[in-house]
Amino acid sequence: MPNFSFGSTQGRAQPVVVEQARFHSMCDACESREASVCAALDEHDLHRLAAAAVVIEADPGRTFITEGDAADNFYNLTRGTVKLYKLLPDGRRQITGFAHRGDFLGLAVSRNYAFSAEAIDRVRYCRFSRRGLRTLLDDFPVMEKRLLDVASNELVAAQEQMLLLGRKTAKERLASFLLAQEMRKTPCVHSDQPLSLSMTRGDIADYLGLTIETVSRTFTRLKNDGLIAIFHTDHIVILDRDGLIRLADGYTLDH
Amino acid sequence: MPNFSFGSTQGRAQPVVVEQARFHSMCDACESREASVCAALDEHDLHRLAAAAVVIEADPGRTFITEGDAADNFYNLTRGTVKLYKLLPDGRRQITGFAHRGDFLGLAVSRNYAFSAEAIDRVRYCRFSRRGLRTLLDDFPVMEKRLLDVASNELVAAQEQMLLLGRKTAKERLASFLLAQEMRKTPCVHSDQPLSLSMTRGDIADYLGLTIETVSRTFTRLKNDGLIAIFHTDHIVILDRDGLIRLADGYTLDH
DNA sequence: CGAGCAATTGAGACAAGTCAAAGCTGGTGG
DNA sequence: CCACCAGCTTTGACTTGTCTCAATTGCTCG
Repeated sequence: MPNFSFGSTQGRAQPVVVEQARFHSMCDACESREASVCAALDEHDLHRLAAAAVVIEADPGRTFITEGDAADNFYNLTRGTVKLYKLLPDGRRQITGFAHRGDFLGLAVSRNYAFSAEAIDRVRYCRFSRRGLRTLLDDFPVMEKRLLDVASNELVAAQEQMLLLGRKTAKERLASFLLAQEMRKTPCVHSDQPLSLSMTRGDIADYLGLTIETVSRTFTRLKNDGLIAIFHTDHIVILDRDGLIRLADGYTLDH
Repeated sequence: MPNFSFGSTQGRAQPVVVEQARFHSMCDACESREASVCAALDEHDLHRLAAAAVVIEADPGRTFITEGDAADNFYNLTRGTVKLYKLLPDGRRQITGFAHRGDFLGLAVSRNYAFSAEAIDRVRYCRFSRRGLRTLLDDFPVMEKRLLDVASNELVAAQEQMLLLGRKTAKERLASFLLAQEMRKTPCVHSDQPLSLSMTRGDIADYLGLTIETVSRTFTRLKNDGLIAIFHTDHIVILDRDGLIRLADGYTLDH
């Protein structure tokens, strides 16, 4: 599911500008074109789109959008995984989502980003100026439709996450998370391949509204219940998908 | 802030169709036109919009959108307040938001509503068919832009709510809620008028991811702290706005 | 005036948090 | 090649904020 969010290109050291994406061929051969909003454009329109973009790479841990900063740019992720989060003054953190190849970041009506974005692994993205986006959307209404669809899906996902954060138990949260991860990796197809998690226990905890310790203990409980198997902490095999689904959907009254 | 959400026109007894909104004057004189997406349209376009709408009234407690039902219609609320929620099989409920005059409901990419909607007080809304919306948006790109803006704002609000549900204490949640309610009622202006809450303690609890008892106790604690005064359970006066803001923003380490 | 519902308050239980210690893993350099 | 360090994860013991259960109060309306 594409991500659509809000969140300055600043950090300890600047991310690396890889290329000016001013050639038609740039977007034409983009590794994530089908996955992104750019899929809505035909060859000719891609040319104009490319003229407005700068391709940038960022190392793991790099924060390239900071909550509260002026929302001057928006981003289209073409490679890697990014975590989006909000902070409270005392350091409490809530990860509001993970963005992947094809996802759109930084769209905001307000003058400032409402969240921060940090690369989890090595990341590549296209950067557009806010003004650039506006004229682009005016010229290509089809992209606007696409953005609306993406935003609608994001809203559905956000509501689901509110249900999780407000009403589900730790076990239910982790079950929901694992199923969502698997669904994202291989939609529909149920492979027996282990699911590899790119995020740490801390990230999972901050995404599910739990602590690291509770996430760890809950992994162990799911393992002991025979629902999953764990290899090397970040490779998970789902042993009982139906059981996990029942758990995630809140059917369990027993523990 | 306008609401933009997802959630069949069904319930125990059907809501009352008040009028076919087929006359130009209908939307022209609409009590919530400025507040809604319709504000984007000029006189001429309003004519076409009205042709597609049915005006309906519903009593308090009426559920007019049910999660999981086919998403055949979408709605524009013109009067009253609506709660939007998701349920787990055992009855646990999460209210994902409250919709007010001017808010848009039911926009969904998926075939089914992702949430239910229930009238809190007497409600009036315009109902459009899904197909109607599609052709409308095709004809009036300006409305699509408007919807995108609304959806963007909703997403920002949803992220804020995730922070609240995942990381804030009961006191912080209620403080955030009260400030948001006041902000919605009188944006910017800080009146000394008591804030009147249209929802029950149960609704507030299900919105904040708490129980009725905790909400009640937390109201009492805020009162004892001198932050608010409570009249008649549903009329609140904010006595110390700055204190409440600090609390809501998570600055408090003491209690 | 009593039925019914919402809200409050109290007492005790429990799920998840906190604090602390130890295990595991991967990288680095002697 | 191995020892050591640093960071992540797991596990244990204990605490606590919120939930659950239950009783009481207060309000509204017939």
